[in-house]
Amino acid sequence: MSKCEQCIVREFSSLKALTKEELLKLSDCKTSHIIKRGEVIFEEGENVNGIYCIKDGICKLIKLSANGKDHIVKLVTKGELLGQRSMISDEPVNLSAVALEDMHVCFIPKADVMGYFDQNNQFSMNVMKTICGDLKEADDHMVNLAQKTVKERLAETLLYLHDTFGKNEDESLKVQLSRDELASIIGTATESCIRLLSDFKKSGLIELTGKKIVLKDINALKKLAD
Amino acid sequence: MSKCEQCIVREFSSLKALTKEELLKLSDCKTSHIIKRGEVIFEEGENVNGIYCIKDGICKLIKLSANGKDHIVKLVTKGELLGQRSMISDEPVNLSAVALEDMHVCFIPKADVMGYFDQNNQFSMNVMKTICGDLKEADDHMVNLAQKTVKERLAETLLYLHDTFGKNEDESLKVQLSRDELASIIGTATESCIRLLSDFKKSGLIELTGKKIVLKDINALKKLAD
DNA sequence: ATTAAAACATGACATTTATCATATTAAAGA
DNA sequence: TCTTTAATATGATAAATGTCATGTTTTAAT
Repeated sequence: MSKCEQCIVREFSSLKALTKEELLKLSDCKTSHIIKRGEVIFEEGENVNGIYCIKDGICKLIKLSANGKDHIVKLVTKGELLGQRSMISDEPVNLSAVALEDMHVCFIPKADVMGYFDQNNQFSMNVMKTICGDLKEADDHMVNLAQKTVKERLAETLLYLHDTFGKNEDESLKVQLSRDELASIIGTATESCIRLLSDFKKSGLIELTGKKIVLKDINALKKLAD
Repeated sequence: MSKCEQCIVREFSSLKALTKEELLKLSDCKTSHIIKRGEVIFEEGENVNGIYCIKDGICKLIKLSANGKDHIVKLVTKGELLGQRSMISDEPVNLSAVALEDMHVCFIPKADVMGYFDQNNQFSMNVMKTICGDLKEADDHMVNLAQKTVKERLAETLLYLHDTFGKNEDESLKVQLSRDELASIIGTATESCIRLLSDFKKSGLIELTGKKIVLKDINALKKLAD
């Protein structure tokens, strides 16, 4: 089993506040998992009883709505933790996590993490700040959904994917989402999303090659997104 | 100056975890404020440097969107705290708070609260749980905005106001919002909101008398809201 | 390699929602 | 009290978005 103290990923998460001794202990309780593209890490309503630390890969956090469609609430990637809110609230998770590409994650049981919560103030502060950041993001997202048009939201989402997850050597967005998934981030029908992507392509804002999307005119997209 | 330890309100907030001694100290640093309907408690971008404890009244937390309209992100009332996220993140507030009715609030400087954060684990845990609750709510709200129709959202919002803030002796909703404010909760144009209220009235779901709204058929509203 | 299934794309159309115009009513200030 | 302004209401219309149908392309499975 790999050692947490040698794991580069932890440097990016709240876990960076843990001491060498704490990390050593952590190595003993964690379990390592390989998750294939499309597989579910946990499901809405489940009792996860711990947190996942993402060592590699990206996943989507989705929530099923009353009408049966699901909405992508957030994308989470390497270096971030999953299930923190649920652990602190002591409630089942309110979102499902599904891998968008092959992932490597480590699971740390609740009992083991919670100990550090009381002992290590910097650690609990880090977790709290992350959750506060999520809340702020959620507020922003909410206002966008309420007040922006689908076109504006699409432009904004493309820029977000670009800025947050970067691009491949061929300039295409690193996160590859299906049209359906993209639609479920911006909150629209799949067909509307496809149609607008075509429009963007015709206007020279983006380039489409299969699932690959290349942002050609970032400034114009920024103007569109407001 | 009134004493925090005698304040009934604190029983409902995260502050309930504080000891008698801590509350006594708190009484000395807090400042008490009367805020009139329509007045601003703090504004988006401001450095608040502390938290507000709401002793009486209701306020709206709003966020200005790019198009100039503002969106009501949350209603906060008696017994709840304001500015927790900002304090923990050590950032300016991301929302403005405006009184919906005359309010009585107490301001506690950051320096004084943060001390209890380290000392009193139960207190920091309470604050964290509140923020986690807000995040969960925000996720739900997001999905609703993304996937429900305006009609469904209006029905849901009316039920929310009813269940959360209760009603007056004449059965009307206790929180009195303008059509404009209601529209800015559900994320629609004021006219659309007014029109749908009229429809609801015609269908016998609600009763309208000026600003007063009485829910006549809660079950039907629930069906509408999904 | 072949076939079946899923994802993508686009047209036609229906529905929802926003916008503009214009009354009417209620509230607030002089 | 009067007058001015803001809030509410409703119609007419435009614009945005969703839905259904259908064809094409891509992907996955046999």
